[in-house]
Order: sequence, then structure tokens, then C-alpha cells
Amino acid sequence: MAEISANGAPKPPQTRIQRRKREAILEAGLTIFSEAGFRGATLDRIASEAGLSKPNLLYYFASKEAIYDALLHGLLETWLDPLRALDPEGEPVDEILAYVRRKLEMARDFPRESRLFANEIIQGAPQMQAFLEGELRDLVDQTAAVIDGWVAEGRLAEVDARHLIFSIWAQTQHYADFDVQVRAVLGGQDFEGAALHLETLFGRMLKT
Amino acid sequence: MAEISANGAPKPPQTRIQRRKREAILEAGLTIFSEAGFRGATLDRIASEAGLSKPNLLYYFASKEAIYDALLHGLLETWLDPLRALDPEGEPVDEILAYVRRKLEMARDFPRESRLFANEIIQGAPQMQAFLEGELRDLVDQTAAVIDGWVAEGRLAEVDARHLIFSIWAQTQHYADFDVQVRAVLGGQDFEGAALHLETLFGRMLKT
DNA sequence: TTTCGATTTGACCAATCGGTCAAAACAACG
DNA sequence: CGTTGTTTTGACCGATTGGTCAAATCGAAA
Repeated sequence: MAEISANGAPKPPQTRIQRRKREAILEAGLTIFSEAGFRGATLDRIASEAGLSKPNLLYYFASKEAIYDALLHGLLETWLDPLRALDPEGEPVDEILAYVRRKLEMARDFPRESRLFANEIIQGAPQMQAFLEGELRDLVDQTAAVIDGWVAEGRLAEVDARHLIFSIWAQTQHYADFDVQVRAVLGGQDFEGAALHLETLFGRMLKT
Repeated sequence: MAEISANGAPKPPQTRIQRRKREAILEAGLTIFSEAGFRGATLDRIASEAGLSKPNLLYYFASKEAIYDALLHGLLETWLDPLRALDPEGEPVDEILAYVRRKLEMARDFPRESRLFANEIIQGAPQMQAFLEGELRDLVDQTAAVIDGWVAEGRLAEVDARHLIFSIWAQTQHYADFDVQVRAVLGGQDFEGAALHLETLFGRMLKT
């Protein structure tokens, strides 16, 4: 969740005290936005979660939307990394299973980020349309080409690459986004069981 | 989406004009709540979507929450039906694939209902906790027992029944809840492709 | 046509929302 | 100590929110 964005001309994020406060606000914002969505979150709740007064919070961020956008932008890179890490030179089934594992670990370790993303998408992605149709689509296209190549070489069972990627996203994020439902049904979370299950599922599906 | 609930003593839902207006309000509420979540929806938007004034809307429903609760309750039964239709006497793989198909059809035909549900769960299920831990859990337990039986009889490949159910939920709902993302990546929806993919995936996973 | 209950509405209310602003408090340096 | 720039705050604002209410309108029976 690195914060050092492209430090071009306009805004050198000055002192380290400022950076810490901004970081605290983003932390609080992540918690509140992921629980309530953009509209459901209030500046008062974010401020109190961050231990600041509302005007003080607005001294560090211009608006509610500015906090939300900063969070979303910080998230995007992190979100694509596991898919980028997929190695076209590797062993096909292993590469995909490793991707599944990484995605599930993210659901386990960053559930707030996952829910923030889910809230945004479910409600029509008003702030992320460009990202979805741009970076995300491009990366999926590239990855799909790699997978199609593997299938053509006979190193992977026949599969629709794009829908396979959806399968991975849907199932891994499910354990973060639908956490309450999973807990209600299982009587608690079970990421180990999930990992085993998903490895079995995709293993059987992909092996030639 | 039947509305004739257990017509016990307390509330005989009088005239058919009343029933129609209530129905119109629920329709509008479904649209708005599924787009914006509970907090993001406003009575004004629901009223205008239903073609009523706000006070008139509140003549038919006591509060915003009353509309939301009515929608959620109407949804619960519908939501469990496809799982209830799974026949313990049927051919195991066929039964599960038929369930997948039914669930995917629901995602295609009732995306608003799916998103309403997803919004509620992601935000911690404040109104549905009891349902999740009660009816839903019980039904999953029963279904899991059936699946475990099939596995024990060797008519289904080894699989964790509960995580299998999560897999089905996650992937089918994904096409409704993450519709914008799917469209962005594919350049449009593709329920036929999804059906084929999921049938292949679960077929390979479950056949002995 | 009158009457009476069901329906609809405009005006209104208190609470909450995102955001502003001027003044105060603080910190660092000479 | 005084000065100067940064940070923090209480008071406040206009807009929107969920919800109320009394009065108007409607519709059908008598």
C-alpha cells in the first residue's frame, strides 16, 4: 500500500508529520468506506476513527471524495500485482494455482481493501470505470493470451481464459466480501479449507 | 417474488389497489436500493421512481427501513429455492450442474435482487444475520449432508461440500454483482459463455 | 348531491450531511 | 521573549435527509 506516487512537479508531500496524519486518515477512511460504502460513510465517523476533528481532517484532504479517490488509486496497483506476477515462462498449472493462492491471501490479509473495491463495483464503479476499461482490461487481455497459448500447446486443459480469471476473482474475493455469510454457515472463517478446496478445484479443472 | 406472506391474523393487505401501489413501491425500492445500498438510497428517489410523492409513499410504508425489510424478506425465500430444488435421489453431477445453471439464470434474470443481497452482506448483514445463521445455515447443512453422502458412495469426486457451495454462489453471483467489471473486460455480458465455462469447470471437478 | 372513508399533497421540522472560516494554539527559531 | 508559519478547533452555513401533519382531493355508496 505504498504512498509514494509519481512525485512530479505539482505536489511534493512535504513533512513526515503531514505524511503520517494523511496516512492515519487513509487508514480510518479505508475502515469506514469499506464498511459503509462511499455514501454511507461520513466525514465525522472517519475523523473520529482517525482521532481528529472534522475541520482538521479537511485540512489534510480537500473533500470526502479526495480521501476516497486516494484510497482507490492506492489500491489499484496493489490489486493488479498478483496477476502481473504470473510468469508466462512458468509451469502453467503451477502458475495459475500460485495466482489463486496469492489472491486468497490478499482476501485474508486485506479484507477491507477487497470490500472497498466490491462496494465500488457493485454500485456501478462511478470512480473506476476508466480503470476497468483501461489498465484492467489490458492486463486481462495479455494474461488471456498467455493462457490461450498454454492451452494451444496442450499444457493446460481447454478453458475460456477470461471466464477462468473471473472464476478466480469471484471465489477468492468471496471469502473477504461475504465474510459474514461464510462465518454464519461455517461457524467461523476457514481460509485453510478454502485454499485446499480451490487448489483441488482448479487443479482438476486445468490438468490435461 | 410472491407477496402473499403467511396471512395470519394481524394484517390482511386489503384492497387490490393498495396491493398494486405497494408493489410499485417495492419495485422502485428494489431498483434504488440495489443501485445505492440502504444508506445511499433516498426516499425521494424511491418515491419519484415509483411515481409518487414522498408523503404518499410513507402512507403505504411506515419508513425507509420498512421498505427495505419487506424487500429482503420477499427475497429470502426466492433465494433459497434453487438449493431446495436439489434432489437427493437424482444423479449427483447432474443435480449440482442443474443447480449451477439455475443460480446463473437467477443472476441473469434478477440482477437487482442479487445486488441488493450483496450490498447487505458486504456491509455486515445488519438486517440478515438471523437469516444467515438460521435458515441459510440449516439448508446448507442439509445439502452438505447429501453431497457428503454422494461422495461416500463414490458417485462424486472428493470435495468439501460447503466450500463447493461457496464456489457456486461466488461464481454465479459474480456475473450479476460485478456486472460492470465483466462488461468492461469482455466488452459486454456473456451469460452463455459463463454457463459453458461453469459447466466445464464443475463437470471436471466433480466427475469421479 | 351529500357524505364519509381512503388517498394525496404542500408546507414544514429536526437531524445530519459536507464543507467553510476566523481565531486560537502550537512549534520552531532567533 | 517575540515572531512567524503550521496545525487545530468551535462556531457556523446551506443543502439534504427521513419523517410529520393538517388540509385538500378523490371515489363510491346512499
